[in-house]
Amino acid sequence: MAWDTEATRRRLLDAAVEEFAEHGPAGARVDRIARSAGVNKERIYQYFGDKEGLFRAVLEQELQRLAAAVPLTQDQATDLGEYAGRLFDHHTDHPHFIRLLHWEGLATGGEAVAAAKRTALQHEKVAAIADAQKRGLVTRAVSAGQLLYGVMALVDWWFVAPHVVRMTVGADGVERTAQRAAVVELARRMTAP
Amino acid sequence: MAWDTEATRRRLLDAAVEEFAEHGPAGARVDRIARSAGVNKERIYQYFGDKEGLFRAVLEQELQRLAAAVPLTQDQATDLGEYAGRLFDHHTDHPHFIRLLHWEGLATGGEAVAAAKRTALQHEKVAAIADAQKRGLVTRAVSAGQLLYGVMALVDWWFVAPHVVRMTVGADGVERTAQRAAVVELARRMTAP
DNA sequence: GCAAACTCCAACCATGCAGTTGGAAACCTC
DNA sequence: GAGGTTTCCAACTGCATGGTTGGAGTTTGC
Repeated sequence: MAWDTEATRRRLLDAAVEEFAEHGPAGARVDRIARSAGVNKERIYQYFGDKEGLFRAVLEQELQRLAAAVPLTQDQATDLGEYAGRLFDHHTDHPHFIRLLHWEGLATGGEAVAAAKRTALQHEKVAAIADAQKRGLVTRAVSAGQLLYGVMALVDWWFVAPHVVRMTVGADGVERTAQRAAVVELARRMTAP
Repeated sequence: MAWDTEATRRRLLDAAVEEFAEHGPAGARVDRIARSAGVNKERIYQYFGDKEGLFRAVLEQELQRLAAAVPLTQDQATDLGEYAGRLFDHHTDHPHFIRLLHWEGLATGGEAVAAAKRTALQHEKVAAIADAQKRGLVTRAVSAGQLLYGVMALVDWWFVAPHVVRMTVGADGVERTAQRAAVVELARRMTAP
């Protein structure tokens, strides 16, 4: 049979995204990833070094996808409610990412994956918000960084603590569109000038 | 030597709180808990059934502590910024709880620990906020449940995604008092009538 | 003061798991 | 098309880990 190294690599990565998002770095099983990818697990070690290397590769890929899909330009920074909505939609459509992000936050004490790049990206967003503040379109009651924090917290927590959401808002309030509207509204109230 | 079964039980529980908060249900090691407690690990299985049972016991204890330490009465529900501050302070002083809570959220797909009791407790808080809404002291732009969600998200995320905070707000913005003030302010803006 | 019941431990057990190895099949080069 | 290189796999290794066992010390009930 012909070979397609890029395909096997991608199949491993796809399976790993699923597995790590579901079980986290500690709970994930290398055998399960290989089996679900239909590839021998030895390949993982050739391509990614070890389990942790695979996790890093997975996270890096998903970070890149998010950055591409949900930008925050200077213009967009004037309506952070809308940004919250876009973020919410992306997480709804690609539910793996925030879970991976929070596994990373809880599990790893050390350096974050691709820390420098991510920091730069965040700083760009903060700068965009700061500009909107300067233009008087966003509140100056708290710093731009804190505002970005607030929006992310509001959106992300929904996906990270679904059990608390269920117990607080109730099973019916769990409806996506209602929660999306609430998150957007809260973000707007938080950031209005 | 004399026996003190309650003490050994508590020592196990204390060690388990530490271990589970740090490593999560999957990453925690039973041997490590026993060793750190200075107790034979067989005791764990007598007292708590298995690893998962121990995790549930740990979480239940910490939930109870939080509920006792940070209540939300009808009077207190009129100033949700102040509630956010108290919550923040408790998490700062007892950093295990939110980590445990989020390990639970990420790891377990099934039923939450002590779900009925927790649901009832949350509903009480929601009712208190709804009352404050009725009195016109808190916004009615979103439901009481969503408001409580918003406050919790704002406070908790700080502890759950510290790496994102670092990359967003910067190492200096990470200072506790500054972040506390920002969280309180954001909660107030979010919930003001 | 003795027998039954309980607490505790050291050592053990079985299995699950990350990571390796040896070699077979496909590909590349000349 | 031979020789070397690369991709891939089945089978293996060794250790870490959750859970168990047999028995020794301690308490309780009578």
